Amino acid sequence: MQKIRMLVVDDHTIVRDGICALLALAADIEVVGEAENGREAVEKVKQLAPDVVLMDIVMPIMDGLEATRRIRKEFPETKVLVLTQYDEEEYIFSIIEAGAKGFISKTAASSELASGIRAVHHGASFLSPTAAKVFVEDFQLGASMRGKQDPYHQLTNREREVLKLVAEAYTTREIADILAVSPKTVEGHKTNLMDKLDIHNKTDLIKYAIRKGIITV
Amino acid sequence: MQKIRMLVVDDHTIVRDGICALLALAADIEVVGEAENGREAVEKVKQLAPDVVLMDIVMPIMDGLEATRRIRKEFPETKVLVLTQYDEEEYIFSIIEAGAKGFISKTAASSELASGIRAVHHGASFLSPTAAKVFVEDFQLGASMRGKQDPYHQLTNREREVLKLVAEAYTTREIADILAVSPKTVEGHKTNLMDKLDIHNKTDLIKYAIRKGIITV
DNA sequence: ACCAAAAACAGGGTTAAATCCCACAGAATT
DNA sequence: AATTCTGTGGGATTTAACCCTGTTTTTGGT
Repeated sequence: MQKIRMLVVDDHTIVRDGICALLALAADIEVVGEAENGREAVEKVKQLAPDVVLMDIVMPIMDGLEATRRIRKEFPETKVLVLTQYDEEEYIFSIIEAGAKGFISKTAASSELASGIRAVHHGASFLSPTAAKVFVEDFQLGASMRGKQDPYHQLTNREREVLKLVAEAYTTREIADILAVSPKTVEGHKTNLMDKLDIHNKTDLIKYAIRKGIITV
Repeated sequence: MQKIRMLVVDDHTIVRDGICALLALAADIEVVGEAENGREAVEKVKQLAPDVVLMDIVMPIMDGLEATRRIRKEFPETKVLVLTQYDEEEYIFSIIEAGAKGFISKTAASSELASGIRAVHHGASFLSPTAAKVFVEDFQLGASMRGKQDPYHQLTNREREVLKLVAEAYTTREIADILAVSPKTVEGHKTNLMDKLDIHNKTDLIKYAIRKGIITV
């Protein structure tokens, strides 16, 4: 039987070696190389022509997304399976767009790792349940806006104004005074903008505002 | 020969299992349990009384620092070796103060992992070169103001716990359920901790939590 | 071993806010 | 002419915050 030839890319040596030790338990998978950043990953793909690359995202020098783009372009035969950390569900489209055949969360069961590798090797896509959900929802929402996954541009001017004030810790009443409207109106805008952003609590709203640069930490 | 009894704590299943697979290669080390957040870690220490805990820092529900504090206090026989991600050199003092016997970066060679475990098990401290450097520099600079004037140190364990959960967007009722106390109690802790931090709204509280690294953006 | 202080716990009553459902006018689109 | 989007609100209900009070447990100190 022909083994699946793997390249494992992660800047954390201990994590990388741990994953290799895990994969050593799978009889049909062989780790033929490792890399600790995106640049190294691209080089190793060139040297080794692995079947599948398991790619971390956050890395120094060159991150996993950029490396995936280059591998897809220069070595389209090599499939990339991306390993995600936490709330990287937001980057799902970027990851797929970069050319990854699938991705799996580090919080997934370790048994799924080999399944994911086999899936992408056989030409299938592999998406975690969370990812699949995002895709399905996107499709259900019209699938017209694929790639422009950031709903910020959908906000009206008024909603952006309210978002900023909310993130700046003004109360509903204060915002109503500032904008010279009823608190009820402000609540309406808040409800609408949170629906559009698919955010359902203040914490995530503030994190969003920080990521968008609307406020600073 | 008596094996070193280990508990491995990390919320990423794949990473955790990988580390276990690595440690399985060391003849003198036996992984007797795993946990995927700080709270579980403390419970498992109580149940299993391991010799050494390998502890990740960034985790939901209860982070590794808080768990380390509790383990040090309740089960001083159990040594904690902290696993650090990236620029957590800033937290070196917090880590040591929390009671860890040492810490090792995930970017360290995987062979060092077993060395670190053996070191802390034998009562020694284990610091990475970067950490040692920070210690030396701090010493040379006079080591005067360490942890001063940050009211975070005034918080009680319970308050820190509540702070993290609030910042993770759990509602008062959910926190009450998680901690198995009355919502009224949670409110009390929240009031007290916000008074101590001189923070009077949720927005600033969340920003504070982000600055302190209690949660991530 | 004891006392005082702090911490954790929780109830009552009041006020403020969020949530849900609904409505309507004006502008822009179709 | 009809429809959608945006900004604007009301009413009713649920939920959380706030302030005050108290008990039990834990902790620290001499």
